[in-house]
Amino acid sequence: MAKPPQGQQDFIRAIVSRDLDTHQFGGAVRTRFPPEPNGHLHIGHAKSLCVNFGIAGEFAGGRCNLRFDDTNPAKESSEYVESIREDVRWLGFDWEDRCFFASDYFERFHDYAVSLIKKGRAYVDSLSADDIRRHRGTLTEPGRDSPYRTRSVEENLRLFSHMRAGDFEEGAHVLRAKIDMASSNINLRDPTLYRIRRAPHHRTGAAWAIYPTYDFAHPLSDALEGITHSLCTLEFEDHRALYDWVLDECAVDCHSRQIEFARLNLTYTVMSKRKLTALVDEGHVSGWNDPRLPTLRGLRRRGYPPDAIRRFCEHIGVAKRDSVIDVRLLEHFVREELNARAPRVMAVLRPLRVVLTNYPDGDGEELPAVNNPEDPSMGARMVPFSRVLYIERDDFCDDPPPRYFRLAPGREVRLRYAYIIRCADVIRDERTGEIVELHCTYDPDTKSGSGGAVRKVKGTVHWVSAAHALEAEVRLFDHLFTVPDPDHDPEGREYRSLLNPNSLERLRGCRVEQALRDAAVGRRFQCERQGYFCVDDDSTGGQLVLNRIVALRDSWAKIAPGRSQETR
RNA sequence: UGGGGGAUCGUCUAGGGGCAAGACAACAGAUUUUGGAUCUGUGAACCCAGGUUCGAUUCCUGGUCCCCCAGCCA
Repeated sequence: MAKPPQGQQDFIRAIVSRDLDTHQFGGAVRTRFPPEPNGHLHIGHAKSLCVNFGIAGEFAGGRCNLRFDDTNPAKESSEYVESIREDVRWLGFDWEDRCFFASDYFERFHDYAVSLIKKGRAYVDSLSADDIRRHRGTLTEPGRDSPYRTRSVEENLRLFSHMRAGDFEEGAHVLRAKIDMASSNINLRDPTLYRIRRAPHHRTGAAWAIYPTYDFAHPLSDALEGITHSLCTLEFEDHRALYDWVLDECAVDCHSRQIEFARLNLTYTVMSKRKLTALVDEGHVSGWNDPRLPTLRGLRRRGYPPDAIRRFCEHIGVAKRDSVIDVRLLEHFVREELNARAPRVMAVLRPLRVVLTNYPDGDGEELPAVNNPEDPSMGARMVPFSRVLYIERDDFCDDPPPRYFRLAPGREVRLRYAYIIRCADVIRDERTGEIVELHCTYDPDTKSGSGGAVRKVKGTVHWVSAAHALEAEVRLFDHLFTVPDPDHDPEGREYRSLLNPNSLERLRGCRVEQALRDAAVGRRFQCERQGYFCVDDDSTGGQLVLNRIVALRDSWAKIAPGRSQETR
């Protein structure tokens, strides 16, 4: 016997609980995640996944199926099926042995269609698509019956079998439900149930010449799988009457309850399949796995941990109101997860050479550094230190503003895990005046962990030893769009014109700690004081490429806006 | 000008005839060998108008605004 979860419930869980209490579905809870294999999953799908698998997991005996809604062979392919399965698995959901396809049910759908014809509830219409549209009426005017609406059952049966046999051209006929051409709900004005398609289907090949529409296939798929709660997004709200009509007319033994909830929108991005496809096809991004995209492949490559995505989806809740979630909430969960898990490392993105004039020449020394101050069990590592180092260009300022605690002429700063140094000389390019190198002195008594280390300085700065550092390319990402809601720009501009021209910044010649030498693709790190980074797919044996997943919170950027060279 | 939905802090989400709660964001402070993390605190909301009621954000009535629907897409 299923038991409802305790605690705060969203409206869907409340309905499921109530259905359990009233024995609506014999105590069962079955949901499904029903993607169409015509594109890649995005974080909006992750919300749906969390709702469907989440609810199934919370109620005893609950099950969630993965079901591919593959009723349109012209748009679908098995590559998408595999991509979707991979993404669902990556997020951590397990459909066990319940991966289904609507196409598995084609024969049964056909039989239901025949039964509808026999009952006089469906007919073959031979109007063109244009004429059907003209007969449909408008939002305020009723439609008109098709002249073919009164065909006899026998003729409908004969025509439908010829449709199935492939005797007609695409568009020559369709099978329509016979409901009500005057209905105020346009979905009920004799909706199309079957259309002729000559495209090969990715699973059934050329076996079928006719394919069911979503409105016919979806309720029947749910019924056949014993789905109790068919959860979908708001735009299907007025399809529910049709959903129920199909189930009422088709003599199935399970009548699922369709419940609609608001889809996920995120600030500074777009989520519609159409817009995402356009961004990829028009080359605004490098592909479906571009780290700036909200696709699951993009987020994965960017380095977003799946657990953070799930926790985000659980946190935002489920409701019916249209909303746009602040992407910073997602980033919060990414930081929270990575703060706990990611090993720390030092990396200099924009290197500035520093020579410690009083430090002995030679191999230098090795200094211990903790891997994660949040988690002592992650241990420590040795970091090479020597006479010539790199620090971040941003960590030196010729003419420091108030409250600038980093290095400046004559000032002191601590090198993380090492010594306090003082800037003695600024070496410039004679021609350009550009700072090429700093000459500093170090205080040997201030080594981290030693007695002299108790001396306080205002700032601590990260560094790498020039002779020991690895070179890397680092990619910094900013929002893909310049406005929070590119779907609804207040000035009415089209989303393409709102793309952020600076959403990708590639830094070459970055210097990173040796600890990254053999880091596998996908490994995540915190580069101290900068952010969380992930080893990109583009990395090769010789060239390390890092993606910045998300920057650390930067309180200096708030104190001195515009002072920091880094975006975000 | 048909039908279906929805309006609660800046953004999400709860609640519900009796002090409107949480998270993110913001702000202030403490702390810190990451200007990170952590901790403490502050500001911040019931679409409008009537009605019922001792009392309405909640119930009723009437508005206003927003979203979706006229595919042989899903």
